[in-house]
Amino acid sequence: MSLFCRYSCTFSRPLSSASILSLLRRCKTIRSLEQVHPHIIHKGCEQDAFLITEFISLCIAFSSNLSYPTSLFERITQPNIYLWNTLVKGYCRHSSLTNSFWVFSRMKVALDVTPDKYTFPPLIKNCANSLALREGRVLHGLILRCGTDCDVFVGSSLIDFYGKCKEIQCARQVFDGMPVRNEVSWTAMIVGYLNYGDPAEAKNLFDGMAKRNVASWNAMISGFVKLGNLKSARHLFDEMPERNAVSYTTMIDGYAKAGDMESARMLFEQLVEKDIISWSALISGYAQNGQPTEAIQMFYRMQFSSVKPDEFIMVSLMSACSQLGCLELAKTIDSNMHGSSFDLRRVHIAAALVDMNAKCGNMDRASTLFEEMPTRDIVSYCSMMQGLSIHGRGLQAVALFDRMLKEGLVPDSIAFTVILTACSHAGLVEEGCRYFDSMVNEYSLEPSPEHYACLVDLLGRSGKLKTAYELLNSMPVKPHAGAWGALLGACKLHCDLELGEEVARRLIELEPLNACNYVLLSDIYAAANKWLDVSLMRLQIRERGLRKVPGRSWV
DNA sequence: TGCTCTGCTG
Repeated sequence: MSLFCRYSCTFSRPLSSASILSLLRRCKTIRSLEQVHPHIIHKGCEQDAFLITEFISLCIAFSSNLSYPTSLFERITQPNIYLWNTLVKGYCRHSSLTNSFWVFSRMKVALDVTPDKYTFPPLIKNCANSLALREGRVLHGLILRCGTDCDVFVGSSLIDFYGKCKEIQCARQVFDGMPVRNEVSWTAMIVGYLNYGDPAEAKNLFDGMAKRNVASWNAMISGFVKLGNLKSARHLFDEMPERNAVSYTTMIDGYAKAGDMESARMLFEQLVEKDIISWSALISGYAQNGQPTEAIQMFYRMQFSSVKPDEFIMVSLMSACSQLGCLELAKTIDSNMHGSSFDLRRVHIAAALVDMNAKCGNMDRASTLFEEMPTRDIVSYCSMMQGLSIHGRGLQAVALFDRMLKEGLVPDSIAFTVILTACSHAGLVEEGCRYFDSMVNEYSLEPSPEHYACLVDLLGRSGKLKTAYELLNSMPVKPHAGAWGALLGACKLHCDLELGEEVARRLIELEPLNACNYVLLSDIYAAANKWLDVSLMRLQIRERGLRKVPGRSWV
């Protein structure tokens, strides 16, 4: 029996305001609040500003939907300052800057109320998060006129605002002018300097703080992590008197971004109360560092804790699955995503779903999801093209690239890598050369070693072995082994013994331990009936203790 | 009379 049914039985006798208040305070969801509402009406408390403020406050905490709290507010004939401030806060948290200012302007013309020190902080915070410098300055002017500039909350939010907008001088002016400062004001100032790119001044302030709390330490650690200075970050982490989940997560993420998953994992295991963000930092770290199996293992471990996965974690999981190309897992994740409350139209989720299905070989599903996307960007196009390319559908990839251009999207360096690879896999020589040409001449993009490798492959396949060889020797960037390997493959295809020997020599210099290079050369000798050389190559492979790793696939 | 505001993590 729910909490409310007990009271509903005695509905004829209205509850006292105090009982309604205690009911309100036990509410955990917007649903339960809706069940308390009739009691407020029954008691005739609809105009009770205190109760309604509490009610609206809870609505805002539980849901981002403002229509319900707004309709309650509109029924109040003369809202007091508490009610106005609560409504402003709700709009600041859940709506646009324009709408927040709209509520604020209504408040300013309302009778009997004047904006006070409680009104401004949420509005300034909203400006800070939107980097709305002009609007924030207007508020600052009003704050000075209202005389609320001495309040520590108002001052702290102004410091944060100017800091986020990189107006560090203004932030410092507010900071220096404050009659009373607390840890929040100091931390906001420190973060401002870190964000501005002045870690020395940040550290200077941090060292000068009379009283630091865990957030001030975390801010300083996060600053060092963002600068890539893991040593200093770890030093502070070890030095701080007490640590919370944020401290650990900041360090874990720092190690993960630096590719040091071992240290990340070690700290993660030390963290007693693992929250969703710490799980996410570790799982995404594994996924981004090419350790998909570990990412998936950690995901399964998380399922046994009380933490429920959110969209960040699901995107990492899908990325890990893509790397493995595991179709079964992809199907499971896909169906779970559809049965869940995740908003699949959100770009990054939709893109991850397309990418996972494409890389795992479910092209039909990927294609459906791709077409259903509300907007398609370069990333989602690249996922589809790469999927088509992996599965040998080069012509379709080319068609998709052209469609992307027609949609007005401008291809970047990665998009060209994808389409050139697709062309080279599918042997689309003409198309590939055309794309390479347009990348350099139309889009003025500097070709990378990968782009050159694709071009070498394309030239080689079409029999232009000499051109490809000259390209490799004259290109402005240092060719990687893949480019030489592509040419060696082409030499084998076109039975060019002389060039094959030369290319293999260069390649073996670059990668003396890769058995494939020796095998390719021995294949070329075999095709030319030079059996003595074939056996010499095999002897070399044995003598050097090399073994060809057999190709394998997860699909 | 009570209730409303600020800084650090994926």
